[in-house]
Amino acid sequence: MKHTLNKNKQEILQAAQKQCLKHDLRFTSKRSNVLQLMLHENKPLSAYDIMADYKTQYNQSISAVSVYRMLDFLIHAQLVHKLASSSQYIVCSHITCHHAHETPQLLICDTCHQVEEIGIGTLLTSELEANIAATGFKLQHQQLELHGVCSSCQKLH
Amino acid sequence: MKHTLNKNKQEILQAAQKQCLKHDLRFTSKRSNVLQLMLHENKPLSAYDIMADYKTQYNQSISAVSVYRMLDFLIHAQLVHKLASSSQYIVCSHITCHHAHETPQLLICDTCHQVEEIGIGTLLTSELEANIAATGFKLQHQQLELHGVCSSCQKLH
DNA sequence: ACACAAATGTAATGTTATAACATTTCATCC
DNA sequence: GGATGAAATGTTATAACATTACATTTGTGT
Repeated sequence: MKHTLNKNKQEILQAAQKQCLKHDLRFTSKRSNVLQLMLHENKPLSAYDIMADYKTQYNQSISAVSVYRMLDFLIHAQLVHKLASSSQYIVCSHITCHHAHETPQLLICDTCHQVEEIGIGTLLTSELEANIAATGFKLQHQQLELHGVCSSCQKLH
Repeated sequence: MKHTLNKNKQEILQAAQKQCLKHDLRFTSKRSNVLQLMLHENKPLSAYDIMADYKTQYNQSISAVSVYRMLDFLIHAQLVHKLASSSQYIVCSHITCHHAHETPQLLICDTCHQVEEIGIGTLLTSELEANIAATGFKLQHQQLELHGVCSSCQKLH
């Protein structure tokens, strides 16, 4: 399934707010600031990167603990993904998509460090699940992180 | 493809030694000790766990740096996998298998923390690759870490 | 025995993440 | 509009994971 491209920030922020209301959570200004900052950077950031950026962009200090808490919040709200393989965080590319979210599949370029998020096909997902179910294992959360070189970087040799 | 169960330690150590010779690397006693320790524990361990275990089991101190270097070595020799999602390390289940290694797929039980390593089918692998190739991305290294609950833990509710 | 590369040791420090407890913010109810 | 209680954030300290830089030792080939 093809995903529509990200719409503008405004729309993403509104979607985020809606997501939060639905779960009785507060979309505070700091949380919003963190999300905006991450949208603006549009690349994986560490928690400490975010802390530094926040200071620069909003001229206001924020502690590491707070950043981690906000990231936890945004992850639970399905607005942000954690890249376990690099301990970094990135905004979900599909916030404004209306269909059910598929298994996120993150293609991480080891050259330019950009991340492309694609949705694995449902056929493939069910095959993968069947493969796993055969062992009696019950899947909880699935996110595939795949490392390689993106098409842009391949062109530059 | 079904994998044979792990054979005894002796055989694994021999296979490991052979792997190293092939690449002109030394399978030193410390590296061997670390591998044996990991085999013995048979569960994911952090680098610092290994450091502590080493001290206990061999009555000899070893530094964190050394542990990380040995882990790097064992990973490159394809004897050990790193679990990025938990910053832990575990011996590859397929060391003594003779066929080419498939994409390692690690089923991590979030209850008992045991890891089951299965090989993703080649059909599935090629589908996944096709899916990815469509985006122009070139895969480098693939390892799937999937979290859930293993069959034993499901039985205990 | 020498030379050289590989392996390991040592010390310091960088990076990622959480614990424990205090304070502030904000919606709700009276 | 003030009380109140939960959610959010602040503060301080520290735990856990990982690397850098440089010194020393070990083992192999000549």
